Amino acid sequence: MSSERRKPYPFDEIEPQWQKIWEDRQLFHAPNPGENNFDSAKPKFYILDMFPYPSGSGLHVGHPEGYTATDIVARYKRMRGFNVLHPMGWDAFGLPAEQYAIKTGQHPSITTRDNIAKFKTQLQRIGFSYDWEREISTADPRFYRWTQWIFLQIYNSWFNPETQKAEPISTYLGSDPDEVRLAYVAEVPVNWCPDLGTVLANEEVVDGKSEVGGFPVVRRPMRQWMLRITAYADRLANELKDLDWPEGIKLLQRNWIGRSEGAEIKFTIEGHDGAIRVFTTRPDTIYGANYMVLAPEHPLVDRLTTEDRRTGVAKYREQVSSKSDLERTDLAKEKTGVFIGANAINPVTDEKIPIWIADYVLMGYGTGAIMGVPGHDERDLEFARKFDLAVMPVVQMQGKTAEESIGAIEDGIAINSPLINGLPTPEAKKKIIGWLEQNGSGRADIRYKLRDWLFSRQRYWGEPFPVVWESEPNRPHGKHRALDEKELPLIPPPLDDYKPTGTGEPPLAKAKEWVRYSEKATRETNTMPQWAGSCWYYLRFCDPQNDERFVGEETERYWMGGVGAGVSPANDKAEASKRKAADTAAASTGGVDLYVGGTEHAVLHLLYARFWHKVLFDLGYLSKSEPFQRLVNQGMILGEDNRKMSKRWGNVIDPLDVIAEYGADAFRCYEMFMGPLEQMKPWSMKGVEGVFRFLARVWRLIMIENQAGQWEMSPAVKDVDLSKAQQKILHATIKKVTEDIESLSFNTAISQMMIFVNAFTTANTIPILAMRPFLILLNPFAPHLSSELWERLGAKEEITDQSWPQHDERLLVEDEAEIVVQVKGKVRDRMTMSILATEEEMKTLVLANPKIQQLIAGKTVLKVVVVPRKLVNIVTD
RNA sequence: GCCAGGGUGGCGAAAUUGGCAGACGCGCCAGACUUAGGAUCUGGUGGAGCAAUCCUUAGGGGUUCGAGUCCCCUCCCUGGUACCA
Repeated sequence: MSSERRKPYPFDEIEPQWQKIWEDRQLFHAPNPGENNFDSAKPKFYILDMFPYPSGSGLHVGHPEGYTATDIVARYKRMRGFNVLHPMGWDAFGLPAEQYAIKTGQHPSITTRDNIAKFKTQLQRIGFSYDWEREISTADPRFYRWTQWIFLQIYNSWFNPETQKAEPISTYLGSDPDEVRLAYVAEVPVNWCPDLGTVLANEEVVDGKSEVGGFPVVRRPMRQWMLRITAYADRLANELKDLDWPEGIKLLQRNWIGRSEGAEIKFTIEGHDGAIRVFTTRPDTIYGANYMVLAPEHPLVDRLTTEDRRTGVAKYREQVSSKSDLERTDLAKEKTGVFIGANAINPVTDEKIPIWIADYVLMGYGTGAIMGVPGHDERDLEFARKFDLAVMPVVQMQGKTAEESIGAIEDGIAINSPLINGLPTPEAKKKIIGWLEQNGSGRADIRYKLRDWLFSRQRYWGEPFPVVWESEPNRPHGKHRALDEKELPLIPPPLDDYKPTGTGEPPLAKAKEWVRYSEKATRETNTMPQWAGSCWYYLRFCDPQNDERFVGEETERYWMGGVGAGVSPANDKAEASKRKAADTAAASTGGVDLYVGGTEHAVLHLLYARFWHKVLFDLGYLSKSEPFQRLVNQGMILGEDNRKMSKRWGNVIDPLDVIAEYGADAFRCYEMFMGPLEQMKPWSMKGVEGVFRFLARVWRLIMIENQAGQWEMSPAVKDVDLSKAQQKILHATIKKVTEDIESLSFNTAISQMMIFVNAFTTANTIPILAMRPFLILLNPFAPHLSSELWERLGAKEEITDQSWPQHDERLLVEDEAEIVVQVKGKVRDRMTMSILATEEEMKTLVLANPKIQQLIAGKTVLKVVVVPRKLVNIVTD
């Protein structure tokens, strides 16, 4: 490595200079309504990156991919006259800092602060135009005070099924509000990792082991805080409709929510009072239900099992409970189960059907019980074959016999079903549900795969819950009560020892003083999960310094309101109440105008944030019911060997190494030139060099090295008019770059700029009039280089204050066009013709072409297809 | 298994409504300048063939004057999901 080697252009000098200028002058600060330099005539544009967790290892090349894309759009939109909100912050609570604390004793806030400083330096070295005055950290009390405040709003609300909205808990008329709160406590099975001494989120458990350390994880019931996200299942699914998101991501969310329509059916039990309730999406197949299956954990099992079956049932349940979740689902190729001795009555046939337990029925979905219809359910069929149960077809497929229809799960015509025989599946469902309702045996029902959100963690480094437990005679744990919002922020106590207790009791429990709230009340010692801060950080960016409110009303309306909205009159009470009353569908556009980040957040962060947003919207705090109007996922960057970058393969690229060698501009441009933003693509150092050479050519278009080795303005740069050809390529470039930024096709925008530069490289004079607009086009991509050259060309104003050039369509039209001449669809010649030539003239010209005449000699011309300005196709026999 | 997204030169990739496939970049080849080149510039570069020409967008079929693009089938890759009743 020869660091001595002369740089093809002095990026190492100019880049830090410009970064300093941008920081010193706070050039990219976006004024809020009410600020001095706020211009209400400017439309707003909110463009957001998914903020990073500031890990100890610093940025990798994946982060700046999305960040560069948004930075280009942000710089472009500013020059198009928008007031652009482009902020950056830190998702700063998280397990790594806590584990580092356990190892070293260093307080997580110190680790976090250092990592943030490192990340910020790195981001600034890439030249991003963030409004650093809006920097936030989720671990800052001034921020999490409001995270806790939002939790209080959720806690103090319920979901009114009548209005399909969250409402203050005071509007609930039932006897026990704790039954309906959107935040509640429940005893649920969680992922408990004994070695780490903590519960883990599902996403932290990989193949039954902890992601960190690879320790075994077991399911264990614990008292946990839950958020009632399932209340919003329908709205979360339905309101995706109007969002400008990739269809794949919408589908992922819909599948995650997993809405299925069907019926709940009651099966009475022979010799017992109670009934077994099942959920099915195919009530029309009920005549084929000749057995039932309960989940082994189903509460009725004990009561229903007959004496002679007890040992068998106990043995089977034992077997199942010793299996991990993984074994139970993955190894379940072969169906297992036992008959429990009891029988149920099929409500439509009045026939006795045996009740089994089997682990293919899960307690966690539906009612934890099913009716077995072997004729039309793959799993039931497998089960019936294994245990020799009868299989009867009750739906016949078109073009198949009844016998052949066994195993078919598609819609067909009901057979062997007296009440609904001959009806197509959809009608059969309706009719049978009607019958069940009339007979008190069932009703239409909707179920979701989505579960309520387990919202508490046994960790130190997270937001403490603003909740205390007051002792009450009849409750072993006491009764929860929310703190008053005046008591916020609730700051976690200092600890000497961050180690998990090992019992499942959170580390905060060790701070005895802190835990003791009053004579008869103790603090909640769980903390919130890492997702909490990211559920609303985009709102805080609008108004990060506000200590009166989580976000100022007018500010929220401005940034999170309609796209390109101006400012509405301040403090209009009537307006506000009208907004509250507005129905949710009508308010479902607006918000963050462009949100860029990885697909890994498709269901978790993006679903959680939408949920919180809707609650706050329902309670009247927000303008729109959806936070992120447009979403784009950047693709993953692979190593040069086409494998995922990892230490294991030694293929990790450090952005700072690339920048040291080629500069930030080359780094930015290469990341964008690699290929389409959303696509997965491998890194190539050679590719960086290619882009770097392009930037060096731009530099040398304008600068020349003198004898002394100093860069000075090239004498070729002159204040002269452009030739017609130059005029054309300039305007073609303006057009292409503009359109490509709008469509986020940055790779082709750069291609076009390369074409532009190639065209001027050979020119002996370089017209300033061509260079100035070009530098503006280049500025979002290579801000340092373009700023420096702009200044060297003697401009008085900053390049960032320029308005974006506009192309003149008239300069792009040609007098003549090259026409493709085809015979029977094959290209045989090309001819130049006036673009004004009529179809008839074009046809005549082509038929007069000797080469064509030769080719069609002796043949009959059946047809001539003429596409004006493009092509003539002669069809012969 | 199911769902989604892909498959175009040696490589990363381009290609409005179906209308010149391979723009731009890398790599490679040749040349210029040079004491030198891992700098810079110029030209060439999908495959076969001396050539005219033929072949070519994973494979096969179809629609069309014309298909990378639209339709059907098959294969392969990537991501998600996994007994969801």
